[in-house]
Amino acid sequence: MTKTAFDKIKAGLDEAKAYLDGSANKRAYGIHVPPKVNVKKIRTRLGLSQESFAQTYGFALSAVRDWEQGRRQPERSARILLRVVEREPEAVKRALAKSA
Amino acid sequence: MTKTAFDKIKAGLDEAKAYLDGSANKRAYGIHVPPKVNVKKIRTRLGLSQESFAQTYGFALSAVRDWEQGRRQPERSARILLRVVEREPEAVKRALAKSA
DNA sequence: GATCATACTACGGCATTGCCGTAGTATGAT
DNA sequence: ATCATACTACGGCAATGCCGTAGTATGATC
Repeated sequence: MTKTAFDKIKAGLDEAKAYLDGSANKRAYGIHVPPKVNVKKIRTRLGLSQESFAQTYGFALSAVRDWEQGRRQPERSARILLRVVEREPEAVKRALAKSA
Repeated sequence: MTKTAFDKIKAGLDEAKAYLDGSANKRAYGIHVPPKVNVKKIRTRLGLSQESFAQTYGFALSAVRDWEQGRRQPERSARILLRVVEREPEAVKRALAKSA
């Protein structure tokens, strides 16, 4: 119970802080989630093997395989991430870097 | 057949280009995929409602709900993406922006 | 105090994917 | 010919994705 209370207070503070930072973004349209993604294309453009690609961006190797072989379709979150990897690969690396 | 041939050639060229660009990254360790992610925390820090959060970064609203309610655990790709959203939110927005 | 909108919780439910493992093939190097 | 690397192929279960509906909490407006 105290936990929930703290959580609420904390969330409130965080939210307030965010608003004060001016990062409260209302209109959020114009976003595009690709229904299809050419994983192999993205990977080869980066010059990486399936294994390196998986290792570098955190994917499970098995998933990369399934995607490239057309056995499975990357789901929404994966498609978004793949898009980010394609367009902002360095940002992804930074975000996943262990020590800042 | 011609198609595969072209694909191979193209892949080869892409790969070569990548190498020439110096983006051929061998050692790919030091990457960290968080086993747990506090979605609510990430979202509130950004000052967004569940709906805005979903809309802004491309998530399905239902997924965000399930994650925050502890009903489902975001899977690997989702966890990675959430991490990127947390640390490089602007990069994600850029990557998903429709026109350029 | 009643009403209304917004935001979140809660959950049923099926199809689909995640992810692990194993085995086979292609290719370039030694 | 042998060996290592890289990719294809697939069995298989547990788990999530995602859709929909309904109920609750809260602040605003009158």
